[in-house]
Amino acid sequence: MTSNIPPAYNPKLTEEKWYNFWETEKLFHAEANPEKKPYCIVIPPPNVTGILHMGHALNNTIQDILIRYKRMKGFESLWMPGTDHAGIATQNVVEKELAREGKKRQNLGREKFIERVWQWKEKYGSTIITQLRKLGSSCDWDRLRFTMDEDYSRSVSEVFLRLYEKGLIYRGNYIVNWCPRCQTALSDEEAPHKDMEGLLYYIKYPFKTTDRRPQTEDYIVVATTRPETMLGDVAVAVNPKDKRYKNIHNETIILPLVGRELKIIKDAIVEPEFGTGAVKVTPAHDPNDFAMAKKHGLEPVLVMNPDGTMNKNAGEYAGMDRFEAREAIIEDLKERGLLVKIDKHPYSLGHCYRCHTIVEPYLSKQWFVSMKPLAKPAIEAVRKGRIKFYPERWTRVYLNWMENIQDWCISRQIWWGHRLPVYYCKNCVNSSLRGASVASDEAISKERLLRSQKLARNDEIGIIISRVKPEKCPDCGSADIYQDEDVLDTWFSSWLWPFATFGWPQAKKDLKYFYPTSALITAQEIIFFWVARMIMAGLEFMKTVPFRDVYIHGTVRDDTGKKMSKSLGNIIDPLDIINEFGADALRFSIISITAAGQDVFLSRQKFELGRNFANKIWNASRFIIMNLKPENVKSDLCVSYNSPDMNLADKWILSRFYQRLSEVETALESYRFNEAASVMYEFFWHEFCDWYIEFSKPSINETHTQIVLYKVLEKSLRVLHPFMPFITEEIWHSLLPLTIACPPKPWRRRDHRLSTIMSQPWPHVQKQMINKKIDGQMQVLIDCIVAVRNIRAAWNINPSVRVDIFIKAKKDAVAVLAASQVYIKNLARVEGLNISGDAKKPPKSAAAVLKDIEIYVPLERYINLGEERQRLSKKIEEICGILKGIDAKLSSRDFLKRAPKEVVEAKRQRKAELSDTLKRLEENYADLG
RNA sequence: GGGCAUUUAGCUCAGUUGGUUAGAGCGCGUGCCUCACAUGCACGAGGUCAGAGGUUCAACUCCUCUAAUGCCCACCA
Repeated sequence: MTSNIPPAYNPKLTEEKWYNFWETEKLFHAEANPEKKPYCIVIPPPNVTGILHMGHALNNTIQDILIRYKRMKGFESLWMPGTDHAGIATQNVVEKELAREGKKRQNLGREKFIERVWQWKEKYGSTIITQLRKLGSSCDWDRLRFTMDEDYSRSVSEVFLRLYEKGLIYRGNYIVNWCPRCQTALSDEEAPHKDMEGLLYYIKYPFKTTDRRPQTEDYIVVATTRPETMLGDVAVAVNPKDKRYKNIHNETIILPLVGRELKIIKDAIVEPEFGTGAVKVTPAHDPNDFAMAKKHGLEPVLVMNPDGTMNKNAGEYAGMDRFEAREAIIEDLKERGLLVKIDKHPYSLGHCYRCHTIVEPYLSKQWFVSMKPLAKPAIEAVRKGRIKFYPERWTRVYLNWMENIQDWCISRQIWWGHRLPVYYCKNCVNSSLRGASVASDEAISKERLLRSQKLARNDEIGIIISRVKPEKCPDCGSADIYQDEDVLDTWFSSWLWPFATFGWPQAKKDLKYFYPTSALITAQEIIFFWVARMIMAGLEFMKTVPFRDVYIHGTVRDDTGKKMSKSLGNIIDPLDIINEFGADALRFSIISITAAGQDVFLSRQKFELGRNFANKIWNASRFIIMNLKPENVKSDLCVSYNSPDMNLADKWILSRFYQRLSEVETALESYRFNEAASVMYEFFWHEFCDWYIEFSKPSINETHTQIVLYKVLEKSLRVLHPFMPFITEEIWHSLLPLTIACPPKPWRRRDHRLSTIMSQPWPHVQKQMINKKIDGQMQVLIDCIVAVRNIRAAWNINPSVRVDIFIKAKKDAVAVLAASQVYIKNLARVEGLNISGDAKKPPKSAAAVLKDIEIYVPLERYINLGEERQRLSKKIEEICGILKGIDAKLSSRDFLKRAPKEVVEAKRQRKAELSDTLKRLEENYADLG
């Protein structure tokens, strides 16, 4: 079976096969197991609308590496998978689908629409889950969760209830970020600001009467970036300290175009430096103005509809889109001579994170969570180090946001999502609303809510918070009860992910075992949305942190540094890459080029790195498998290690392997994945393949060589498995029949340890085999071979030509080289090899001078003495340069006095060595005449 | 307005606690289809570590400032 291994690795023949095998054998499944320690990662649940992009590829590769590593390390390793219902995003997708049929969701009605979304979810919602499998993700699919699962939804209502009872949830009229396209409120995080090139309009607001004022003007000029909102102005504000306006008291202004009379108010919030120092006050469309109006007892005037068109308060502009109205208003103001000027004004505007529409600050009645009380313990937890961020710098970002946290608007005016567990008694609501001013009433209710838990319940008459729909109103007994129309922010369910996925609030055994989870792997964009809120929720409802470590990886960009996005057309599709290069190549490449926490710049070409490495592994394995004889490789490595047959190369590669293994572990434990990957790359390719396998060839049939080839390959595969699960599994199965006298029936379920690499233990570092002396001796041999190759290359000697060489070496080196003659002959293509303590340089030969060694290669037919002189003089120069540097140090009295003794001693020794080398080089040089 | 990150070979980037000659991949040059691998092998060229100060016996590494680029945050009418 071994001889027909193809000479190039073909991922297509292995990936699906092994993934299916792992999955059907339930090798990803984890369960509470008191005999093992838990290791758990909850996946950042991708949106059901999601399709795999490179960000996911990076994120999930990292998680899979950790999960597989810990699993092999003997942990009960659970990767909890799932998807997020992604309220607005999913609703948008389905609405688009409806639009293609010429329908709107309103035509269907809420119930039918929701049904339609569920259908869509059933059909397309697991696309990304399928794609994650192609990556090799070893998620426990039996536990797949969805944020709208029944029990998950129960957790969400439970949380709402508990927070409400604690007085941390309130309803009120406030300025929120309103997306006129999605027609819903958004949280601050959902409306990221973008810098824009805007305009600042200066508009004259005439005074009603002009007689009693000292100024000559009969108007006041205000500056605004959103002229259309002036229709909702209720006052003009100036700073009380502003001298320009100190004589203005209680004057009345006529709002242009509208004719409404406005007061001038004085408020310190107004920045005298900005614009004219006079600001129009539009409480229904600006948070500052809203606050100011409340302070001065002014009623807001809303001038827009939820869809961003002007409403009936806008008079003749009613029905126009907000930006259309802006143009019209400017035209009209111009006509009336009320437009003073228009300045360019860069500013930043919130944009809907789902549809990128400019959000409108908009007064509306929404539900909020008071965040300060939740933030407090979450700040503590990070400050005290109970949660650690990697890289550490994100700690500050997190703390800064937490310390300035704002209340969270959680109600959304969409249909797809968790309905608020809020019910209203029509009877009570109607009676309580009579005659009340909405704005002030709500403002008071917040205060009261916060003051006392008991008051909170009765605060708003007619509101019932309940897990299930109440039959009757507890106050008036009426059965005329309806549920709040709104749904909750998607993140109001995702923030429960680390425990709601385990069935909280039931105290299930898995929850106890796996919570707190071990690590969270995510991207920087999501720290506020998700990470911070999970920490708050975990502390609030579980009383402990939801995870110990947070690893923040970089953002995936194209090779010019732009974010990958569909609209930019610079997407590299992971599935394309998997198709062309293989999943292992994708995984290894992306992990190799991602320095801890730095952004990743990708291009198609970069995936060749992983593909080539996979191919290298494949071919090295192919070579070994082709040559292995099962009877040779049964013995224990530790026993064989002490056999006299074990030679320098054998011991060296083992020393290197265990050294590298410990480096990989250190790197993985500190989330330095690229380092772990490159350590293995360097080891496997350059130490194992380039040197050891080449060394092994002359003695390929000897037992010691076979054992070492096999053991190092087999262990390397295990270490590489978390990074490249497919190819390592495939090779593992080719290796199996050679090593087990009686191979098990292929992949017997009970005996995973034998049948699959992913259930193998991670290799232990055998410290006793890490041997610096062996490493040093091997270095002499390697240097020697390189030196000969060097000479051959310099004189252009065809590889088919074997040369004779003479080595003059000091005693220790003679012993090492003499024992390794076969290697020198093989790897440097040497015919006659003479090693001695006093070899004489033959005439017309090239020379190499190393520490303790000189090498002479007689080259009558090739050599040109003049060029050889040049070659040597270059080396002489190089060494002189270094010596000069060392001399400068050693002649510095301060250095000798202050530097540690070891450092001084090392310099001295180095100087002695180099001087010796230099002397011998010069002799050789002189010899050339 | 605050904050963060980046600046090292032609390109893309590593470089943990300051201490021999600063590394890799790609690209480039030369020679090789050497019986595992041309997705390969061997050898090589290429860097005053953004700039200026400072700390230190010693700075790519620590501190200050400057410049360029990118990102995040903020109630900039």
